[in-house]
Amino acid sequence: MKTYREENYLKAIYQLSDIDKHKQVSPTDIANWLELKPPTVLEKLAILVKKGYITYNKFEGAKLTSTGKEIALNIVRRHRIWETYLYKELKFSWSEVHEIAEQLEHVNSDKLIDKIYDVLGKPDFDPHGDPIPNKMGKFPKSDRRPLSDSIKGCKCVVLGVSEHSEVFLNYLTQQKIGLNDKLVVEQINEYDSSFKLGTKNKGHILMSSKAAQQILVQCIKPNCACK
Amino acid sequence: MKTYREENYLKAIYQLSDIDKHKQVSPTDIANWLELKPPTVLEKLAILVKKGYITYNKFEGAKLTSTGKEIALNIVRRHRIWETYLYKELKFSWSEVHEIAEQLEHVNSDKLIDKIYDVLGKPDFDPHGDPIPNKMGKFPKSDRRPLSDSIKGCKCVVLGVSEHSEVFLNYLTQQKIGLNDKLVVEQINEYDSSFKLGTKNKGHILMSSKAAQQILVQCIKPNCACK
DNA sequence: TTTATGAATTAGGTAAGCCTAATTATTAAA
DNA sequence: TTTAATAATTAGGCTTACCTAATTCATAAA
Repeated sequence: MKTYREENYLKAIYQLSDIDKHKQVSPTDIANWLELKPPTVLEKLAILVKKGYITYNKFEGAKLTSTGKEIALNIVRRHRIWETYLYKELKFSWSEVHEIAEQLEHVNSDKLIDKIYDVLGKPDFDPHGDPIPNKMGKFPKSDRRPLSDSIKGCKCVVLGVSEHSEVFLNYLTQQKIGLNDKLVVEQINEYDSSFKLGTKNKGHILMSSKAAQQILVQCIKPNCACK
Repeated sequence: MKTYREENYLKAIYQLSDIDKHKQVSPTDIANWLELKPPTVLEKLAILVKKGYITYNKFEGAKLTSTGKEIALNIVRRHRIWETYLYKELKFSWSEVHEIAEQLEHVNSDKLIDKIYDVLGKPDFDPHGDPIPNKMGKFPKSDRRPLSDSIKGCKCVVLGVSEHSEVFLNYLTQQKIGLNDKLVVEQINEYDSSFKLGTKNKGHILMSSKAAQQILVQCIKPNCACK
């Protein structure tokens, strides 16, 4: 039996390892993420190990087993489908969606998820541009990469964001950058790596390297020189 | 703070007192209803008393205070709205709806309930015919009463059911009796109080007193002699 | 009115999930 | 390489929500 608490631990481990794929996931990281204390987390990790959902040791941190990853990805799937449903079908604003989806993702009914996913037309991405894993935990293919990896002259399209904070999302709204917008990298400032971007009908935008790192794009030209 | 457990206790007390308005709600009743043991319930009742949600003593059993009733009715409201949404918007079958609504009713977002209630067109009754209390806990007016209270010759319309078991619902489906169907009480058998009912285009139906007690109707003629 | 039955209550115990306050390792800095 | 800082771990405690077994109480039957 997996409780919603366990689901949250597994999701946290997934998310933390997803944010930085090289860094190990430590008890302290998880504790901060879930707003708990390390001893609490450590205790639970032992249980998750015993249940076969993760492996853990001090040096490698916590790692999901295939079973654990399956559960975690299922929660991620539910979360993203609910966010999309709340946003598209129920007209919630983007900032309201996350908190409610945090609750809804634990409602235990695969059929319910299937139904709302059908209503949405089985999308591959949520309105953030985040990919929705399928039931097997496979992600749809995409060549999303940070805008900051672009070279001068690159034409690309915005497919998502890595950061979901309200400040950042508001910043994008202010800059009038949205999903599927096309951008041209007109110049990259050598000094601070800031970007001068061209847009179709919103003129030129100056963007810090920090922001550019959080915007996920894909090159439009098939063999663009961008890495 | 009210947890979903407390919500369930309060809902149970509401439902039990609703099923039989005269009978007191005993710890044992609640324990059976929630599939718990009496000592567990007793313990929680003390907490609910302390929180001002109920009153309790051995002789009068558990009774909701106005605060407690407000919470209970809010859960009933959420449950019925979700059931309606699952049934009407997401095309779940009637028998699937309850279990999922049991989970969804505890999702804490009034705005979410408001939204789906709006989508449904703010109905007064769920698809069972059960009234949906408004935010103040007020029920829509209706003169529903058991079909078994009818007298011979009464013309009435089916507005709901008291029992929601799958067997009973299946029985109704078999007899082709549905919400808003019109019935005429053609005869009441003195011996076993069974009913002979006339329908518009489904012919005559013979119904046991037991079943008739669970069907809620309203007289069609304004001053019908029915009690 | 005594007794037997069943409901309510008390006593005491367990597991899950949290915590704080040590203590022990690691790692990074001096 | 010693020391200082930081992270991991252990010890021990608390609360909530369950339980079983024993006891007390209330009531219906004899």
